[in-house]
Amino acid sequence: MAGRTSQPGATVVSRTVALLSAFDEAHPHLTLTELARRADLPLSTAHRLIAELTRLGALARTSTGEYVVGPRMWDVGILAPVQTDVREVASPFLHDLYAATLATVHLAVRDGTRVLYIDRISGQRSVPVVSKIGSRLPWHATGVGKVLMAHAPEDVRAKALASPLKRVTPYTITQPSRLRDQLERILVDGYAATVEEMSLGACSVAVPIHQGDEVVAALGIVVPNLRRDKGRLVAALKVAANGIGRSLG
Amino acid sequence: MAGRTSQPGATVVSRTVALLSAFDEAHPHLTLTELARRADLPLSTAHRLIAELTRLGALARTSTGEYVVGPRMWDVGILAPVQTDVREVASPFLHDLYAATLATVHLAVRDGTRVLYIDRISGQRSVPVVSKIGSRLPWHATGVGKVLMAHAPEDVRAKALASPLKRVTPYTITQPSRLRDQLERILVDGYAATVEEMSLGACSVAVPIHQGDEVVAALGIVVPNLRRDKGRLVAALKVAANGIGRSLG
DNA sequence: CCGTAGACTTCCACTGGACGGAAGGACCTT
DNA sequence: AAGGTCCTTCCGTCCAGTGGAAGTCTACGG
Repeated sequence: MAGRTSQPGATVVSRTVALLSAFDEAHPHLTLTELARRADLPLSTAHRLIAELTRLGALARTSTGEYVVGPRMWDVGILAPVQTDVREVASPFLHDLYAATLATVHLAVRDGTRVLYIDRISGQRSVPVVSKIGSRLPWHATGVGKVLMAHAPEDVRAKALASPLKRVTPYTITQPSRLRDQLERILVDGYAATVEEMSLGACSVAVPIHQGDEVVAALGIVVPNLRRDKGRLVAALKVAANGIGRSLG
Repeated sequence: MAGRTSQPGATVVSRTVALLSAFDEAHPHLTLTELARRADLPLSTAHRLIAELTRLGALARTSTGEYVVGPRMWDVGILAPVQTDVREVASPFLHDLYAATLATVHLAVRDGTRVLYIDRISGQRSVPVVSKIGSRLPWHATGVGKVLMAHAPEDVRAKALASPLKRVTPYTITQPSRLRDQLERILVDGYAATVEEMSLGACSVAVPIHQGDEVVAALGIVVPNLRRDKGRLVAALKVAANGIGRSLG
């Protein structure tokens, strides 16, 4: 930057990224003022940068004058590494699972202590779920989250257990010690389950996807209840997860 | 920019976007030198910008020292607007189509004169196709491309017809006048077809998806040949496209 | 073991692109 | 008409950005 900078040390690059990152799941479109505030930039500076980003297709403007992420960023984002391979390979297996169960099927990976949903299939008849592709839900309240944390390196797991564990429903488990027990159990059992810990009326089962010795993703399914057919679901999930792992080579 | 700029007029923002856009389907990971060359930047300048982008999580570095698009850009890209809604809504219909035909199913939108594949379903038994989610194929050689151009504003269509039309297979249509005739025909028929224009041994049919009066996307299917059941495929596609349009509200 | 090549990293003097307060619209609601 | 909120443009100041050059690190061949 040059000129009378209000925040020395803030580079143009960091400001650009801040503007792009100002969008999130809850705020997919923002006005100029909102963008400026969220990126912590003076209005006129934001205006100038945003105008250029818009000109370049990194942002776009809706008919209402609000800004949204541009198609060019979609192109770029889709190339982010881990996701591409796993998603590509897993896609047919997710369909098979969906076809067999008509329940919502999830594919998730771990990014640090975050759990990223990278693909999802659900139909009208499925249990309504909160997840969206690209969203991150609390790991401790989801099947895929628990699986990924159970197989994470110890330092990551410790960090995740030490972070605040929000209570989402009355059934959410928020005691680190109890969660740690569950994670150990998951390694033994080979699958994780949740019972209304994320949404009332929704239970889930999830299994790890192995590529060689490493767990690269988790595959999960959401159903109204587990009583009847947990065994059947776990079996189907494991078959699919093995298939994906094998295809990953 | 400031200092001894080699290219006056190139702003930091445009350089940042150029670096991010240097990645594409064929080059998902690049070395520093490659990135600099593709973004047309001096090596040391590229190095500095890339280092900061990496620090910010917009890029990431593989174990081999190459650069890839970072997870943060994935988060951002997934928020790009049209895609999210249409993809979300269309997903179940794509499954239905796939289940009914076991052929590769495509969902694409137009972005200027480009055709973006925003979703795809294909199984092992489907005809192998070149498309990947996030890729752009020559519009004049694909069913969805023709549909989208047929319904595009006249200025866009003119621009698309005036741009170089590459011959991909011996059957690719590269005469603007003949393509224009086809596009007009598509408006009348309500669907587009291609016969080995993109890959030998692959034919396609595609229909528009309407939201109100506007065509917001195209739905296509790829099969080994059209002789037998073009009518059946068009009917199935139209049902699905209407369903998606209705769900979009 | 050394020389050459290629890719990456760091340094630093120069300067023009970036900064942002201020003023001027546009478009609401009261 | 007055007040509010949001967007857009202008322009004097000046430091962040620039990129050639030099240094480092591997890899390979003789």
